[in-house]
Amino acid sequence: MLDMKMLRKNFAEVKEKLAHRGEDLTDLDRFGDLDEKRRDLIAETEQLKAKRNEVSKQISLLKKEKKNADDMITEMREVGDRIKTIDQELRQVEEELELLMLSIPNIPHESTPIGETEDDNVEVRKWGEVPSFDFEEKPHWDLATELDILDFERAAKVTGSRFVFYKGLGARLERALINFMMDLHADEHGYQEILPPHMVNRASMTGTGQLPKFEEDAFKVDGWDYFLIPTAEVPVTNYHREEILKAEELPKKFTAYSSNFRSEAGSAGRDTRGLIRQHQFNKVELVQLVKPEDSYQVLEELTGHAEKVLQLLKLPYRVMSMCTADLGFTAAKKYDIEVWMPSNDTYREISSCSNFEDFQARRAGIRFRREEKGKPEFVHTLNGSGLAVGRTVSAIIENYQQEDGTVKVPEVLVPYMGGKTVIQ
RNA sequence: GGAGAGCUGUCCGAGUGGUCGAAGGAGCACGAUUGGAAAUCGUGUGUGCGGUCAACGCCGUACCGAGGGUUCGAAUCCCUCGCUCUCCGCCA
Repeated sequence: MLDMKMLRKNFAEVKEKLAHRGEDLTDLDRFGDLDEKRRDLIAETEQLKAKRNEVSKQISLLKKEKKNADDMITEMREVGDRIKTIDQELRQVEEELELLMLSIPNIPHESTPIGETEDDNVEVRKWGEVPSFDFEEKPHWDLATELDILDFERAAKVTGSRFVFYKGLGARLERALINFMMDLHADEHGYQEILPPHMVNRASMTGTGQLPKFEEDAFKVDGWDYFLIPTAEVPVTNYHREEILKAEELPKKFTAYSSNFRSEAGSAGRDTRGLIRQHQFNKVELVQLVKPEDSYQVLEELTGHAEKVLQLLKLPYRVMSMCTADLGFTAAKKYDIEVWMPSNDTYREISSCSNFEDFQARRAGIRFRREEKGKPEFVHTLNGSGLAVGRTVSAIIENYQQEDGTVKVPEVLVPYMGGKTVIQ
């Protein structure tokens, strides 16, 4: 959510910056009227309340002296009715205004490239060498099915499409990766390990920005106002919701493994084969709450922590700076890390690292105090995948495949695989 | 699932219709005292919103789990919901 005072002051400038996102901004123009109406109503009702408080005191005094206060009471009854009417109107206006504010995306940072489509994303750096095979390489879904380590068909029977069973060394590989990533971030990168709830309430989904705009993307629990988490970002960022932290506590660095549930509404027909786009997938997430002045440096560090995973796995990747059109609703700046996928003959997103500045913190009420008596300020929140585990498995299978249809185990994972060096 | 108890400021805790943002205590900050410290004493100590100000601030309003209601007036009465705890049932 944007700061209303800031928006009031710099409306034209903000609108121009938001326009770069390429979204429809007609709603935005309602802000001025709603905001003004709201403040008028507040002034009116508070004036009446001040009067009511004043006269009520007098009534109280009169009653103590056993004097008659009927006239005042009659008058205040009318004032009370008037207040009730105004407050109802005010509530409506505030609801409308809040919905509007919650539906305005974040302002892109000045370093975010301006663009109109994903083609305008900018490559920041590239790492590793793209493998060249002297045999015909196979996509991971074929290799994995032949190796009997993934079973898409039976998952479709047991649940439905876009679900999968991991089996044998496939299941082991997934678990090895989770442990490897968590150990790296907890032991080497200084994050505190968290295992969060996999369902959250509406306030949490609103806090991180999934709601109110994207409810159709989430799985809702029937009979409860709970949602299956689309990412550990939601429970972990909301961990400190509506709290005021001390400056010394910052930065807060959390790493969390969780399953993620996404309906992938609107992506029918895309990536229908393999592990790339599932309704349920595992991810190791990095989340940081930091002081505002640190957040852009931290974004670089956090992105580096995610890249480190790929470097240790020796998987070639590139880092893309997302342009204004491809930024997502909540981010001010976002890097996507894309891993080389031989079956696509291109790089595919495996991590997304974002700085939300105070956008989520304002929604979620996450603040800190610089000094004992200081004014609370909003923290900046960041997160990044470190990494999406299913996509890592598919990248390993494809990049480490051998002519005989077996898959080599990346060196760093061998201890996590019980010493196995090949999946066969 | 059933029965009961509770939810008040950073914390403990009083308050069952009227100068209650809220007694008292602890903590914390500042000051006094001291050679220094402890003890003691004094002062201060929340947040949101609106207005005003160059700014410190000031004024108003709201907040005693959340949301409604009754009333001239609600922390206090009523309703709904959430959470915590205890007992029973069930259960990995």
